[in-house]
Amino acid sequence: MEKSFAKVIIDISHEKVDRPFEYKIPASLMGKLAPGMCVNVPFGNGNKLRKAYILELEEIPEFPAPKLKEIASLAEGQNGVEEQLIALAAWIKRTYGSTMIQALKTVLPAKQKISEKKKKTILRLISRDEAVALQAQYIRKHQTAKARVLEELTEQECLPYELVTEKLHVGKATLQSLEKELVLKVVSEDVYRDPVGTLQAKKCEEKVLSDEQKRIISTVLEEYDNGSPGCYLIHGITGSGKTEVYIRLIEQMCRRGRQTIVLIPEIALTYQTLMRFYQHFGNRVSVLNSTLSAGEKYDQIKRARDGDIDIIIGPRSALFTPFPKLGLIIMDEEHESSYKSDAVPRFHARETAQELARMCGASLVLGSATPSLEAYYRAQNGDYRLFELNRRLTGGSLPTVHVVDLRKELKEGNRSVFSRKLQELMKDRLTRGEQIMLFLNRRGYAGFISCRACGLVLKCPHCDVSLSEHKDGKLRCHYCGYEQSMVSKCPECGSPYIMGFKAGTQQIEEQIKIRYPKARVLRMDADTTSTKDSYEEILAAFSEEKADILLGTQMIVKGHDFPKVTLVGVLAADLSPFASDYRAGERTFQLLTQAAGRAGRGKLPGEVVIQTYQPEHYSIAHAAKQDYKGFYEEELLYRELMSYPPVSHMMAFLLQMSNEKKGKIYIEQIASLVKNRFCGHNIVTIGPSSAMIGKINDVYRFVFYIKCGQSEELEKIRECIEQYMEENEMEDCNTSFDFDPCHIY
DNA sequence: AGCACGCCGACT
DNA sequence: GTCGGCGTGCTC
Repeated sequence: MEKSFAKVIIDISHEKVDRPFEYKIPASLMGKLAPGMCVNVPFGNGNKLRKAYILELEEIPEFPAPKLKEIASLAEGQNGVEEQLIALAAWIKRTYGSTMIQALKTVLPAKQKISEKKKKTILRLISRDEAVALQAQYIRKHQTAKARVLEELTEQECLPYELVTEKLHVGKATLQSLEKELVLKVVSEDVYRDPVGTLQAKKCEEKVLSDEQKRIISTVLEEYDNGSPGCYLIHGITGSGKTEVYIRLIEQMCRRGRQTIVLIPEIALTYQTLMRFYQHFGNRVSVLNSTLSAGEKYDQIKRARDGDIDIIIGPRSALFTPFPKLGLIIMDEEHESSYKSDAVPRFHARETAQELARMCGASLVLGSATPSLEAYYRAQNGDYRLFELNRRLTGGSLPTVHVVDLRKELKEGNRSVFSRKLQELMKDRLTRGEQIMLFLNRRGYAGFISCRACGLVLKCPHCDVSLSEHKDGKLRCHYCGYEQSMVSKCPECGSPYIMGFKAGTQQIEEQIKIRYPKARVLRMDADTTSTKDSYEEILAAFSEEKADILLGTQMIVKGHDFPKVTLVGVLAADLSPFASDYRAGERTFQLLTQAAGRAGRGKLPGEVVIQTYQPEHYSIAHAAKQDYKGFYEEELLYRELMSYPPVSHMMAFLLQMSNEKKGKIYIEQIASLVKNRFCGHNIVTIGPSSAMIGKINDVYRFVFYIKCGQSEELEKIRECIEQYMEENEMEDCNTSFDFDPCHIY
């Protein structure tokens, strides 16, 4: 049967129409339409023609067919920017398995109400006396709404729009008629808030570039000018001058009339980095961040579309800035997990940026001190061109790293959270008035079980993933559902000191206070950073040397430069390598490398103490030696062995349903469908099982993982599952796909 | 967002 | 009666 109906979305601009509508496809457009295309449709009582985006084509409409109108025409010659974004949405839908509407909503900026509220003002056009007279006239005519407005407008010459519409209960129709009578005017101000204030582009001292930096810049530009822009990975240690390379590249792109998107991890936008961009580009640069209101964000996007700015800096959503001539995408700290969207569509900014760059003919530059396995793997394969920057330009030497074996400490009678080496160095720094950062890894704190005597971590016999302790006292693997009861003795060495590792920042803070009563401690974790500014405040206080010790979770290792810090202590490095997902080793390595990089950023040399129960584990050993290559090779071996990405591809299928039994039946049916139909296609399946968080808000969650060498095969599996679910009317549950499951469901 | 419909008070 | 303002609800 032919698909002669189409589901479209009218516009994303208003809540009330922000949902799919169905139309009939006229004979003249048959076969010419596809999801993502832009058409004109008659809409509403007046059949006014409106722009609409096609979400999907269908054989049978949901809406009663006789009521359907026909699509009027194909909307052609769209301004290229939007068309490109819609094409990107279609790619996101294909690649990450979302619906077209979900993809469109992530890509197209919603004109939020707030933008109107903030901008719209009501201005009185007549004199005060005239207003008083007119108000009396309206009261006589019993035009109460108009009188209410006038009453307010006699006092004030202008009023904010939302005050009038909400408090005075006056509709837009009333205001429109008042506008027609030339009593007032609704002004929508086009004033842009500059988030950082107006700064003039300053001529700052031209930094001399190293040969390697020059080589990167000339290669990228040459290939761009030749019409073959590529993808580049800069592997550069902190302080090796990556930002300078970015700035020079952006400068050159500006000269060519091209724009640049600079992606930064969610919280890593430090004031220092931002200032560097502002000093170079002044008001040609704009910043998107989470503190901006929807209206302010929309302003920035409008500025980009209108050509008022050339550079935008922001988190992964900044990728969808509608620049007319995009020439360059920069992705700093490429390995950061915040580049992966945690909501459907679960797109990864790195892959999406690569696709966008391909579509626009732009260059893509990735930068990191500890590249993700994916990026480095692609660099090794020749998909990306690799550049290495391995000298610190600031002159500071790399810190000395001490690895302390906590098993030995225990054996020798030290049961405190601080090893003797760390105690000794902390005392030394405190007497010298230098600063200390203590880092506690709380990831995976959900409780894996380890032996304090021999370091053994209890693992699932099938998945090479640690077991976690549940409230019922059972130990469980959340990949396959394997279960066993809690042990009282270590199965390896018989020691009774086997338990879940539990130590929060509060307890450690108390310990510091007992041990070093005079030290001033700042604690930074989820509890102390509940408000938006507290994060910055704590870091600022530490930077101004109002404290000797900064204690915190992962958030303290990002970004900031503290020249007075000469000691970094990682209290328990191995909380995460065994925290049940395959990327744990990679994360540990990145975290430790970054933490170590915090020491000795100034003139004073730095030292790092890494405390661990597993000093021989490759991610810890290589981090201590600051040896990325060594780590990469070993980690890749593990990924190869276990068919994990980037060597293979992996897809997670998540099913959520309030009916537990039915959900279990569904996931099992789907799992056996995949196992049967794709057996012999070189796939490996894990599960199905209950998700790590088995129930959220009384909705049960089930997962099923599929690993496969070819990503195309996984897409086929996805399509197969979707079709199966439709055929068997399994639509009473919520499902989603994740093609890059870096965390546990 | 835009438009029609229906309610309600005022005026011929 | 009917005219016009004003709130409400729907749009495939």
